[in-house]
Amino acid sequence: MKSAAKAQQAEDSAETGAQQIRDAIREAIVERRLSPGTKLSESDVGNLFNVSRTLARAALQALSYEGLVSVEKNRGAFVAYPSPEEARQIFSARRLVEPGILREAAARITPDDIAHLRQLLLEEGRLMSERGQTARRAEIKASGDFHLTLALISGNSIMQRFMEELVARSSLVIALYGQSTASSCGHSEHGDIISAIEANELDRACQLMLHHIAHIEADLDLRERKSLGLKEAFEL
Amino acid sequence: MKSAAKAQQAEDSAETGAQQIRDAIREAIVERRLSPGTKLSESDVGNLFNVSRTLARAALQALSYEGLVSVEKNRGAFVAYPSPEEARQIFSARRLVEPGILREAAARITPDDIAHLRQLLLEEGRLMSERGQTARRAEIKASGDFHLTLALISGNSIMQRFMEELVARSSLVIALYGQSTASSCGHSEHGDIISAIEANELDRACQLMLHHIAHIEADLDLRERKSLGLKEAFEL
DNA sequence: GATGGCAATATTGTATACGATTTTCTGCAC
DNA sequence: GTGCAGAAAATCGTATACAATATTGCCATC
Repeated sequence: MKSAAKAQQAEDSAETGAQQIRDAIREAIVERRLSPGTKLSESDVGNLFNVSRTLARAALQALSYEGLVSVEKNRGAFVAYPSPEEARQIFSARRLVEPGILREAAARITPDDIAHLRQLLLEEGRLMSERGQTARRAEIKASGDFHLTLALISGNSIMQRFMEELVARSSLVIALYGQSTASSCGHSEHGDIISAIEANELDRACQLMLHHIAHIEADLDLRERKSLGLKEAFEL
Repeated sequence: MKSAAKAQQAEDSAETGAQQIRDAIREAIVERRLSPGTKLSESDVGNLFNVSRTLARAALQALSYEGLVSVEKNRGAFVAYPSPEEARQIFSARRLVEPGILREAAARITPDDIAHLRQLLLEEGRLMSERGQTARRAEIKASGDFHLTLALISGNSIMQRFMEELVARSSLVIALYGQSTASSCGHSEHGDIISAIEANELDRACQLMLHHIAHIEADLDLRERKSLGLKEAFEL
């Protein structure tokens, strides 16, 4: 075995149409090409991907289970527009689980895994220095990949899936409430965490992780804004 | 505010058909009326609930996202048959998140919440002394409700949903690999945890929770068995 | 009698059709 | 011009229909 990250489940390959659409939309949401609140009508989605409403609907349903889109009965699906309260819960959940994931990952980590993580870091750094939308989007993805890779290394596919959801939803939150232009969570902090793991200073690594998450959250301005409609603005 | 457990999201009421079916099947799985491996064909489910395959399919898809049923491409849906490895991961995840949830819950808990927990405990104890299938099923549910209520009290709806998944899947695991006739996880341990919370001995409460989970897991015989088909029995 | 392939059957994958609900537009009364 | 009622349009909720795939049974063949 070369790497603890080998766990990749085989999948039956040939995803069933709906899954492809789901993945495509999810990627668009995470990379912030789709803004929170954007309407995703079943017909439009179906036409866009040249499939029937049946599949479009299935994809949207799936995304709603992940909290990335919200479907309102008889009204349609929208890219999720997390409330400040939801945002707090998302980061609260991350503070709760990421140290634990880190500990498990550290227990199983191999030199190959560390090399992989450093590779990701390098890529992330490269993207940070570039300009342009596409670089920014790739950077967002790379930044999340660090956290996801740790979950992968931990070898627990359940926690891995959960982290995927949390990272994706975090992207939405940052899109809505992020202040600093530098959308990246502190890049250097990722490196520090790896170093701490490598030095086998587990407690310190966890502390760094907590600080890192706090750092991301501190960059948010969690106040109601960008009223999705006048409705929500006045009914609460 | 009377209780931190008030958070219950309002829901748009009138669940959309598919959700009702999903809930009904989930309950049947959690209460172990449906055994792991049982085939859930779309037509059968549809006929059973007097709806079209469309809704049956949607319900089954939803359950697959929760890990309670596994759908195999072009073959159908089956009540999930968690592997020993999956079982380990489920309990690993619980060990990882439940102490954290407990801590958050303890920080927000009100006297009303404690009363509610003790109420659950009482009910659980009553069911334990009863005989019969229905009592056993109610006991299973009550035992899980303790953990779910803690998540509810924590006020984090994301962790709450995650715990719902973990508890439900745990029920499947216990159904498959549980040894002791007493399907309940140590009932008294629940009481001890509440007491520790009440006494504000948070670290001890977490320790008790970890022991509690370990105790449940220790009652499992995690070896391959009851071959779902000949395939799985020989291909690994 | 065992084996391989073909037909029949059953089940899922996807598309289309129709009814229900919501939203939007229009026109009339005030 | 404002406001409300009703019609028209758009969109979702569900059912049905058809195509694709997998499973099963049968028969010819070796």
